[in-house]
Amino acid sequence: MNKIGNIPQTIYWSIPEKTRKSWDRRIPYYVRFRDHFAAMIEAGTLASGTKLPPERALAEEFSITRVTVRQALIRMEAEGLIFREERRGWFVSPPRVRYDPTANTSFTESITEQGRVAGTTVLSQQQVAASQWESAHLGCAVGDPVFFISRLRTVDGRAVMVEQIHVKAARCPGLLDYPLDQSMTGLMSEKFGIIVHRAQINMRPTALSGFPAKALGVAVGTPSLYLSRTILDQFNEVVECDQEFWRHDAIEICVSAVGRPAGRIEEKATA
Amino acid sequence: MNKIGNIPQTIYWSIPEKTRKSWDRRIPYYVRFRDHFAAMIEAGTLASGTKLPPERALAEEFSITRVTVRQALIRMEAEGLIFREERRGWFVSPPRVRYDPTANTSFTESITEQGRVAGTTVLSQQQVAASQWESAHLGCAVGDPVFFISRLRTVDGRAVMVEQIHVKAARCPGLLDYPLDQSMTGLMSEKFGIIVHRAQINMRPTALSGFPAKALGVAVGTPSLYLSRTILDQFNEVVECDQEFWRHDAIEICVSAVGRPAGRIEEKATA
DNA sequence: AAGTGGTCTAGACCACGTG
DNA sequence: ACGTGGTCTAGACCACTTT
Repeated sequence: MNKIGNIPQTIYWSIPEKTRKSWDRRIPYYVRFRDHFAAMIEAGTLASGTKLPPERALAEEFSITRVTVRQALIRMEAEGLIFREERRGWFVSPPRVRYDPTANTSFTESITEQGRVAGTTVLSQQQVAASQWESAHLGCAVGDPVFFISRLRTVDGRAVMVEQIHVKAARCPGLLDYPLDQSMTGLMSEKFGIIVHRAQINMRPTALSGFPAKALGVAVGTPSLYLSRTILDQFNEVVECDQEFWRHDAIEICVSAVGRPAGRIEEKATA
Repeated sequence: MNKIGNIPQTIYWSIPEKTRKSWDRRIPYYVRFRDHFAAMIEAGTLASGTKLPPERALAEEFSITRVTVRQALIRMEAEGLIFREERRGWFVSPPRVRYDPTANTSFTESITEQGRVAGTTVLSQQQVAASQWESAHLGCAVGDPVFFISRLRTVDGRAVMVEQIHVKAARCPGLLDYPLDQSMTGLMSEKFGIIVHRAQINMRPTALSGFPAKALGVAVGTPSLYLSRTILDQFNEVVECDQEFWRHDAIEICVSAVGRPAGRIEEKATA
């Protein structure tokens, strides 16, 4: 046990003081800091979930300033190696969960299959008047009744995603009276006879701010994956629209594509 | 024209000096800096591609230190609002290109359809002995001959992606003698009779380092989207494996899902 | 040669979480 | 109450790009 706690003192590089012009300057401190911990994480020396020592302790241990430590930590966070809980500290990231947004399997089902424990909490549920955004995405008029549901999803107890679900109220009368911590797809099919015919899924890496950051308990500006899903029923009508804000280090998106006739390429080229 | 150049002086908030305990401390400077520029970018006042003033000029203009300016800029980079070219400066990000990794359309084709200009440069092409990674992903023995091709993809002249393509050499004799700046799928189908039967695509947000960062001309640690694609032919054999490193702000992944019989869910649950 | 971004120092105060 | 992370200051030198 050394002065930085649960991290073994296997420092295979040390930083000489004030030799800013020597060889060691070719590799920035924060990169070496990162490499050091990345190696330990890969080797399993630092198990996932392990809390890192306080930033000040790390700074002292490695003879660098706290600013540099934070630069390294934030870079490692961007890589997905570690994550932070707002004002609580830095932790080694658990393995990513695989997630196929095109599959019909539910979140819970998919996580369970991977031997992890899924959890769902309803944050809010209400009927609202369709906003501009909802109008555009649901294909209804501004002001039309819409059910708005917000849920928090966890894996092994860690908050990994918040979602905002927008449903055309007219298609699912009384939806909010059912338990909403289960699969929405299942609910809509069983209670309202709505079959998912097609879904359009868009994803982009971005950063969290405002409500999603608050809900996930992460710092504003934390990298994330934003996923939106538009669901059409058997009549090819939009019935639901989801927005998912994922911790970027929690997820690996896995989709499969099936080959289509080669003719399709020419078809598109001449269109 | 003010002292920070091409940015109109529409500063709707100003930072009082040394009033650290007053109301204004509720919102961090770097967040307000971000909000200020985000508003200008959304409003179109700052056109995409515009170069921001030097960091020092921004710091002086907003009466904050350069460290804080950089914190804001890096956060905006994570969001995808702006991007940087290593040691050249900060620029407003162009709109994302849509990309469907499950479609049979080629990169060039897909970009062109969106009214953008696609470019491809072959960075390297060689025959190598299969590494551990290639062995595992291609399903061949370590040391087997593999064609390794590395390409840089641009949109409107901006480098947005580097890819590394690994192909079983035995399946495509003489592949490297063909021009490699065109669609690999087309080449393999026309010259070697290989039809894409299925592809498995995995994606995860991460950060760039080493070769991909160098190739894209971005700083180490820049957020990115990593995409790997495994392609199986009509005999259900792996013939090719791609790794794509995307600038995270350049892309929006768009896939569509088709509804499957509800029975599939029970089927999986009992598996 | 000058300018700019990349890296880094040595401090500081505040807000929030945990004891 | 204390410790920790979150924010911020006012400088500095270096490496690289641009003039």
